[in-house]
Amino acid sequence: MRRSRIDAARLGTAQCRSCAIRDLVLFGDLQEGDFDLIHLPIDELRLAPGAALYHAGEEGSALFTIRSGLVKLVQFLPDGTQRIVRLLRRGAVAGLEVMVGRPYEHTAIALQEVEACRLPREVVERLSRETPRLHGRLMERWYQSLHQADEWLTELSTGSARRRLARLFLKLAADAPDEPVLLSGREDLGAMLGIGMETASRTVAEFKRSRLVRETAPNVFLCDLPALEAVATEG
Amino acid sequence: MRRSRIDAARLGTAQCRSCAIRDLVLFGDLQEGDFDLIHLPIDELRLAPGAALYHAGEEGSALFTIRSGLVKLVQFLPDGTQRIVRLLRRGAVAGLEVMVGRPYEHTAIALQEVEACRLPREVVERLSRETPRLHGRLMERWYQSLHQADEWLTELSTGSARRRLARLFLKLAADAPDEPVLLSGREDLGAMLGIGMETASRTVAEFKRSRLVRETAPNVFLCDLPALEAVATEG
DNA sequence: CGATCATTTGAGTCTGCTCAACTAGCGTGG
DNA sequence: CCACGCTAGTTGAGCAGACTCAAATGATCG
Repeated sequence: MRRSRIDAARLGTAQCRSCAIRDLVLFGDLQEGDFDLIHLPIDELRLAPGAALYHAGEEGSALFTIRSGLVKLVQFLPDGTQRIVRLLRRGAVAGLEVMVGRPYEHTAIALQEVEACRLPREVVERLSRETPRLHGRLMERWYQSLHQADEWLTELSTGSARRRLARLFLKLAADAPDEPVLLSGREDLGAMLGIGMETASRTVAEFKRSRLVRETAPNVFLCDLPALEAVATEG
Repeated sequence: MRRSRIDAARLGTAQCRSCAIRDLVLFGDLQEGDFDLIHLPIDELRLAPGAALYHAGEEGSALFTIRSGLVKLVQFLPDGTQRIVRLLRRGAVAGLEVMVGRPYEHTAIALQEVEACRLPREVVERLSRETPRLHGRLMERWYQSLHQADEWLTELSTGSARRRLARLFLKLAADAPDEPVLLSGREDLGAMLGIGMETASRTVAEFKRSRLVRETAPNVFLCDLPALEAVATEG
């Protein structure tokens, strides 16, 4: 409970037809005629770090496609602590649960500068009814979420803090091995790995001493991937 | 790796129209005409405890609806240990990933006597294309799996062993508060809660001493739900 | 420059892990 | 029928990793 809600700036109606990352997103393989079925505006949003896309428990009326940046899905436990259950990156979809009439399950918070598209539920429903292509893509997104959830449990919530942290770095570095990994503070780090934030801090410090990572600026890490791989599997 | 595969007995082709638990299952709200679209046999299976519905990595050609009993979804970690990522009960669907062309993610093993229906992927695909009702039901199942995955992480993989165990009992007792809870051994218990089997054993023993549960027969437990509730939240 | 927040570091405690021994139940084969 | 071996579970002892509480340091922003 450390940050107040910062409302997203609404940028304007997105041009899906000419979307730059069209092959990644939910509407990726719509065809010309399909776009005519979009009868409500699809807004493009930009969120500052710390801003929320939506909050747990809200009756949702839209899904979101992440265009760039990183979003955390947070679940608040009865005792007040919080746990990060998933991270969403470019191409991922947030809020699928509104498609089955449920309120949002988590609170979705930007960890970095985030660009996202807001897809009104009705638009997705209609398209999903009319075109089997979108229907398939939707299931694909459900699958990805579920797959990530299972991975999160087995890789980031199992084993020693060292192992978990190594696996997190590997996961974040995976699709851009040469880019530095951007994190958002030791508190979040702990909430992702299911460890205390002091332990997170100590473990990161130890990784820096062992030259497994190098923190070039606060929360910006250069990783020695092979070495991390070794830590993730053995010790 | 402690049990060899025991093949399920194939009982025969199911009669979906007259299914006893039709309101629970995937095909719950099909209508008369829809059944004509089923062009491949739907078999009904019965599995003994320890038998596998399918194995991780297999190219799947079918989904399964659980009619009765309890099934564990197991993920094997690189280091050989295993983790149970979900439990499936009456009405749940296993193997949704085949709907997006993926091999099975987990190994599905019966913990008790299990009855299940085998739904060929092609049948579900065809129905899902043709009837929006099934399409909705299918998304409902994805949602349930994802929801359970998130719960599993936040409730059964967070906090002390005492808390986790209490929450597991509560979860298993939830939909039949007066029935005893059936488990399948301390090893599995540990694999569900992400703790060692010795710790599982000790914690169960301690619950018995504190009269939180009573083990009327091996792996059959009567639970004091309010008391467990207290343990789950506070201590 | 002071206030606030994030991070680091320290010390002590406790939970859970590991290794190991021991018990109980059960089926098999002598 | 009993001895044996196998498996599952229990229990103990010692150790180590992670938690908690607390204090110190560092960074940022009015």
